[in-house]
Amino acid sequence: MVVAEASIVEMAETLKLLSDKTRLTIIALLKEREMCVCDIVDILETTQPNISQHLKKLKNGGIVNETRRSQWIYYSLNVNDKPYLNDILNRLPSMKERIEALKPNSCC
Amino acid sequence: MVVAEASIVEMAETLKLLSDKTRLTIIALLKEREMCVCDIVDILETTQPNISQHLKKLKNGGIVNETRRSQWIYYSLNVNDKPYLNDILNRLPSMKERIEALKPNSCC
DNA sequence: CAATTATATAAGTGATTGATAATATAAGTG
DNA sequence: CACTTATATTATCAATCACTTATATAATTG
Repeated sequence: MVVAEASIVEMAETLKLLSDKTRLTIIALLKEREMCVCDIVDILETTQPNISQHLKKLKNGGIVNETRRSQWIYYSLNVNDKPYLNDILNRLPSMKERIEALKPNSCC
Repeated sequence: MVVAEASIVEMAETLKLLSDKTRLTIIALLKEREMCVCDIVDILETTQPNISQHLKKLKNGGIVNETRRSQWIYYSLNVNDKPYLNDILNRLPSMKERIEALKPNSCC
């Protein structure tokens, strides 16, 4: 894959997407595995529209992909073309515990 | 040096500092060398109070250091305790040409 | 098709942001 | 000390933001 050098403006726009604690937590979650909206809502303990709007921003910024599977829409990370994010992603705190805690009453 | 793991909230706050094109350009400049305020104003072609306020935010966020030398105040990068910024810093476009262009009529 | 579940969109709101203009502080110079 | 140069601070304003509430769309199920 060929990765073009990012301009400062492009980098700033992408970093703005990561500069909100809700969105950065979503990214930390998606780093562990793909997730549907209801998973993220459960883990972050906020409203569904709130998460939905943050996911829309991440999708528009090219940070995540979405795939519908029957009634659920799954989001996954799409950062392979942004190598300048690698160190951030590698150093995000692990969300494994919060994901495990979700399992029993899973929504999807 | 011991570098503590950053929380998501701390990382988001720091990334917000890098998410503005003026501030990210300042960081790209300071990556090449320390600079005084008037250098940065000349290169970025904006007003002195604008740069001064951005520098204040970067300083409060612990991203830059300041040192006064007679009437000039020099700013320099201070990112050694934030390894998650490494890939961003390494992939910022070079500012060497814009810094060279400044040299003749340098203000300090 | 009616009811339910999952998700998106729209409208409204208070808070924050980046920039500007005006003014203040601080150091250097004659 | 008056003047200049470098930088910081303050006040203001339009724009953007994150969140909430309400409503719409879409798929599933009986």
